[in-house]
Amino acid sequence: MQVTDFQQAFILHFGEMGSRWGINRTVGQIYALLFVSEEPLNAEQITEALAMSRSNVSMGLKELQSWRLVQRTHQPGDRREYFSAPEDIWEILRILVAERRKREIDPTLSMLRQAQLDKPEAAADRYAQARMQEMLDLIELVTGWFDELQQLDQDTVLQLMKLGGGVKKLVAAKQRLGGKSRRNAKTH
Amino acid sequence: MQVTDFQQAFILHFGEMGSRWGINRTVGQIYALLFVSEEPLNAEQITEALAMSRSNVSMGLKELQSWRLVQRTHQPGDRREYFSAPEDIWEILRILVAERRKREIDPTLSMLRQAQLDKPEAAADRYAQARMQEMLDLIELVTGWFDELQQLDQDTVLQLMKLGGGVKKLVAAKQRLGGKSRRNAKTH
DNA sequence: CTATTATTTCAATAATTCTTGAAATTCCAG
DNA sequence: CTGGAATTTCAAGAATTATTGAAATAATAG
Repeated sequence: MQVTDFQQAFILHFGEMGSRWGINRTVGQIYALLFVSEEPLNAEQITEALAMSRSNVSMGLKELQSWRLVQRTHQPGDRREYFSAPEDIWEILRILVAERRKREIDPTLSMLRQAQLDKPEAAADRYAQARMQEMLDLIELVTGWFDELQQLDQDTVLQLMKLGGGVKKLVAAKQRLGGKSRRNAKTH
Repeated sequence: MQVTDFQQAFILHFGEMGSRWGINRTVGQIYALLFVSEEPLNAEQITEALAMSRSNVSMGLKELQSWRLVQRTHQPGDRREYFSAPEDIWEILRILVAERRKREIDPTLSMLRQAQLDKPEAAADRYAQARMQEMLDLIELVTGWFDELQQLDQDTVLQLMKLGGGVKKLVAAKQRLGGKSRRNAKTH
């Protein structure tokens, strides 16, 4: 397999950005290739297209699978595995958000919750605990909100996003009505 | 300066997470220390508290400043610089989102826009371009929405978040009314 | 100015992460 | 089963990134 110049620009960019995204260059390139390829590719094709070692591709695919970012399929009469990126880009976004959260936020949430179980004496520690509580509250608020958005059907999310700043009026109206239909739901 | 065991757990955690967040251990630790410290600290105090070299602290602070995550202050009659994390945790979140976006998303947006200027002939390239367009549209939608949320006053954002999935009813109601006040704003 | 303190830069090296080829393992057609 | 193809693992070397002490620079008190 041979990548075109057009594809190459995209693949190289993803490779470079990989390091900023917490994945390595190889993994970024493999994903970029799969993303712009109409048909699933096997490891051999990826190796050839990206001019990297077969073992590197194997490890990269393993990493992408741990992110749930690639799908494995089979072709009839061919026992090699074929890989592809999910067709639905919203699905990709959802997975990405969920996985980054699992890796980058959840461990911190645990630690912050743990810290709240302590009952420190010293003034410095009580201040530190209060700061951690602020952080915990904010993270819980934001991640909880994302959770709820994720439950919504895609059309609602789309409408909400297109609404943009216009949501202010809706929220204000809701406030005025005092939450007629969902009386003060989740005042936290 | 000496950190307490209570602070230490937080600082070490941030150091470890640093690598997942795209900063190094040192930078993570420095920020954690500043975050839980009531008073601004100077470089010497940070060096002693974290048991790392003075030059490392200097570089770490430089990095944090490039992220706009620390504030520099001065104490009367002391020519050393003192550093602190912003008091307002929402402000920290806003900065973090903005800076990560600048580093992790904006370069990709440019590349994707550039790719749309091409007029590829080959079928494979036309497919790739269509995929990139999908990605571009999604990123623009989401980042544009974040931009608008950021314009809103904090209370509206808070209300919206607390509303959670309840926003569905509001959006549905808006749909039914046909956008009375903001006639089909941004139908894209 | 000058001396002293504060801060940054830089080149060396330590530590970590990436990449590879070879070997081991898994898989399945015959 | 068995043989060969497909895939994974692993240890070594390459490449990158982090950390340091020393030297250079900047800032300011006297």
